[in-house]
Amino acid sequence: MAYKFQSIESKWQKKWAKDKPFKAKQPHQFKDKPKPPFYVLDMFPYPSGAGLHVGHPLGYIASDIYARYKRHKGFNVLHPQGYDSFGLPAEQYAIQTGQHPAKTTEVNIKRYREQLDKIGFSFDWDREVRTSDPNYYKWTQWIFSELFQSYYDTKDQQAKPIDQLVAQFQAEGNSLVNAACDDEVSHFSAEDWKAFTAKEQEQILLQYRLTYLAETEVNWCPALGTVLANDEIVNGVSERGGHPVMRKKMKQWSMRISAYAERLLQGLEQLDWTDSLKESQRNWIGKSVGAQVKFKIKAHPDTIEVFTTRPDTIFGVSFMTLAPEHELVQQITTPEQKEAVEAYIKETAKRSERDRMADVKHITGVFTGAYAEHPLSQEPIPIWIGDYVLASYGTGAVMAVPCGDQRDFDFAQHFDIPIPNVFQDVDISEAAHGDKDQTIIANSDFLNGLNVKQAISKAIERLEKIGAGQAKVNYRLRDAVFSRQRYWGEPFPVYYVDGLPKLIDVEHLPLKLPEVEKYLPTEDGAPPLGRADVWAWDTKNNQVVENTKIDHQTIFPLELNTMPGWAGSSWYLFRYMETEQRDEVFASAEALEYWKNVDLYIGGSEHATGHLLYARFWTKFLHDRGFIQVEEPFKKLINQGMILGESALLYRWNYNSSDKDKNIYVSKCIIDDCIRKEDYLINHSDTVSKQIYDTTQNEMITSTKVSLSHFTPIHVDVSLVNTSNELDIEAFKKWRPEFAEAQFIKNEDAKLIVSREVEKMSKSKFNVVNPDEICEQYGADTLRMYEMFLGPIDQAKPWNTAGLSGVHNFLKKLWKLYHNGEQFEVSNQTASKESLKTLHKTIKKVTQDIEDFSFNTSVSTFMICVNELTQQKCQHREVLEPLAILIAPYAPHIAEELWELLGHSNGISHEAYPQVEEKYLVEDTKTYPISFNGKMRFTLDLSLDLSKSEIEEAVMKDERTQKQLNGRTPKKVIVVPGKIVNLVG
RNA sequence: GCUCGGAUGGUGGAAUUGGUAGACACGUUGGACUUAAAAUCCAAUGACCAUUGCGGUCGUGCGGGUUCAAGUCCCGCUCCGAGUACCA
Repeated sequence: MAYKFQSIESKWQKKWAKDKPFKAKQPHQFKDKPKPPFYVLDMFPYPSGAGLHVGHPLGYIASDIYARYKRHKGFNVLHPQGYDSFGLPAEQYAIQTGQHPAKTTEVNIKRYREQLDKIGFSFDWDREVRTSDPNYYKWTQWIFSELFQSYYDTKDQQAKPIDQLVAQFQAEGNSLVNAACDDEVSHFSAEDWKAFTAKEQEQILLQYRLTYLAETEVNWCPALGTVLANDEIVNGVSERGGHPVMRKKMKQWSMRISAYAERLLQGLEQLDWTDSLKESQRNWIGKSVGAQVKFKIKAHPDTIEVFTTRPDTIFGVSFMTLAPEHELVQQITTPEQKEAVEAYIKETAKRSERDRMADVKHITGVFTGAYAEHPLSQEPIPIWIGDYVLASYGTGAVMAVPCGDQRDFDFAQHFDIPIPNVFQDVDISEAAHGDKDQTIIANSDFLNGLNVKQAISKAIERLEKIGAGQAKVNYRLRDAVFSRQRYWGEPFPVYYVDGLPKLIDVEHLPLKLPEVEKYLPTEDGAPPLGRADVWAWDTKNNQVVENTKIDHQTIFPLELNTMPGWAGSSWYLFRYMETEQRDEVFASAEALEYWKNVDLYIGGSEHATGHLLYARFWTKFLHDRGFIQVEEPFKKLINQGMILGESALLYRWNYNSSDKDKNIYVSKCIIDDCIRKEDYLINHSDTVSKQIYDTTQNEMITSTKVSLSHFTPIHVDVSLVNTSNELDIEAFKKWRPEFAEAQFIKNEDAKLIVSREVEKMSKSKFNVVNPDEICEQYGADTLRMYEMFLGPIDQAKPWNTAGLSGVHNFLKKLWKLYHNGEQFEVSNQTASKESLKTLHKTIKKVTQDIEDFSFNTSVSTFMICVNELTQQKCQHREVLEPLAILIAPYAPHIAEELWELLGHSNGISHEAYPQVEEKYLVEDTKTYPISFNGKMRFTLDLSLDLSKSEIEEAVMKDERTQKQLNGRTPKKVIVVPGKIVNLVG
């Protein structure tokens, strides 16, 4: 009987949809003691309009294999899926077409679901979530409210309700308060607090809340009237339209994630994540220990604060650099320097932060004319501004020590600023000296002769004594901006009374997105929600009403910004845990208690520092406030690598005839040939020169020797090219109207060859391969196994459709094992020792591989197993039954079908996983590689019982050894029993 | 720039973590079956040299080092990918 994968797969997919064998049980649904829980989660997809390509399911297949494996191992597995359905692309599409993003999102989700269903995932779809669903974002808004109503107690290292802070203010003011807050908080007493107006109190509280309003810099594009992501800016102008972009301050919601910096850092220790990923997060959090130092400004009341990790080099300060955006710049600049400074600020406003960080070769800066006073030597220090200092980084100012920091060194050299040397016996004429280990401080008054460590503590001690600074731990992690000037995101449950934010009570949530006419910002630059006519909050009736009713008495304007993409994805893992009470709670205590957190999380490494840090932050916050028990969301995490596409590039000849542009494409073979021979195209061959004359109508060609610059590579759809890189010319002409009249210069055999390039799979590069087409042609089981077979899960690898046949053939061979010709047939007799050895070898290796997430090697192991069993003509139930279970996580459809044929009616997905029996695996001999000076010359089979000397004796006795030695006596014989023998000399 | 990865045959990759480099596939070549094709099966396949056979040299991005033994460990580079705070 042939392996009819199509009917098998659709049969089982229907059955699974009906019987729901993958439905996870809530603890109370067990009659007896609940099974142990296991939670396997994928990073949920953004449902884009392009649909899934073969790269997307890679991680889902891996997690599905693991989830199915854990079911066989007796766990109650939670393996859900959903959609991160708020996002920019849907909004962009809405702007272009006027269609409501909810509508297009719905369509895209439907397509995603169809595609996912064809791959045979064991998702529990009853638990699906969508971040754009009001019933979901009701709880995102709720978490926002809780953050607003919380502050961070730095002494207890924990978030607490803001009421507790208010009580403390009332009792003793804020001087003794240990709480994370804005930089500029002034001190007040209990009496002061009581005397403040409600508005003043509210303003102060906003400086402590875990989500707060603050002025933040954004990329403002005046022409588009909107804020752009760094991503949307290419070469300093907007990607869409090429308009200028500038940095601008804007009042926005921020999240006080910096309060959690230390705990986010410490928490990494207990996580089962890769070291590289943890290292990324550590670097992102960027803890550094040093000192905060105050520099007085000459003839000015203000001081400049800097953070430095090297207070030991403080006597090496020869200038200071402020970020051009630093708030003091305007105030301290002298009249003579005003013009230059302003011009410079204007220039830097055009550069993105990333440009400024990346560009180290270009040294720019301007002297402000002002001087600071060195806190220890009282020397005047010139104050410069330079764009290598970022406003958002530390205090936005640095004390420049050119002898110890390369960037300061370069800056000083470029502007001819002195470079005082504060290191003993170190040459700093060429470069700064960054080394700390062997360094002794010199030319530094009371620090002379000390090593770096001693000098740091001594310098801090002195600075503290004179009130010019103190020891400080600094984090690179900044508070996260939480406002987006977009339509398609969660609305803030916030309205404004007298310019101050007020929360909508939780019982009135969700606050649903209003209808707007257009999804663009308003003419005066307000976010799209500014276009809504019904977007005001009636505090009496607790409902959204028309803007015209705003009276600032009981009816107030609502917030116009929406939340960013990471809001909904920072807590979704907890939502999946809940089933019945989704209206009442974000997740019930019972569910949270049972499922706890994610045991295995799989997704792309591009989320290493964004999503994964934010989700950890929210989890810690929810924990602090007692809503959940766990402190970390994801116990174990695996990154899947990207699957790359193989683009097809067709070469267009840059040939301009006198009358018009010609549309001529040249076979890549001909181009390569000519380049290699350093020849003219026309000389290539008779057939080619004839084609050239035909296509150019005998026009004179004044061409140079061929080089690649004479051609423009264009991406053509990979479906128009076969595996031998040959273009289907007729299909190409029909592909797009501009190619209908195209002409071609082909090889002698009339073939037109394109070149291939491996790059990111994307619609714009026409190199996308759809999983549903693969399922159609080869089946989901083949797709699943092939995706795993491609290589290690965490590595990027190119997709090559041609390779599918290998895996497909394997499944056919597997099918054949259970059949005799057209007939299903297995034997109930005892299997051979050999076959049992094959089986148990396979169980051992595959189990180990699953635990190690080495899925590619387990597919090879299955192939070896089936090859061996075929060779052995093994048809025994004793072997084939466990084999079906073993392979079920990888190829579930064929496994279910075989299981049924084997006479079972209850489905395979909860069958117990086979156990290895070591007795079948015992070896008594080893094929030893016999090496001479490290080079393997021959192998020798020896019993594993032999001692070292017995092995040596056997090797020496072998005539091949004598031949290799050629009469010499080896200096040394290394014998590693069970491994190798090496003869030296 | 900074941070984190990666580099092994024509291709994807394997190698029990220092012990037979190239498992398993794809591709290619040759053969069987067939009127033919497809499908299937068998054989060969890192490069070079030698060949009647035996065999030999080189070889895991590049340059050094440690070791009886290095794809694996150490030092110094090159190139490619990802992230870099408003793409998701």
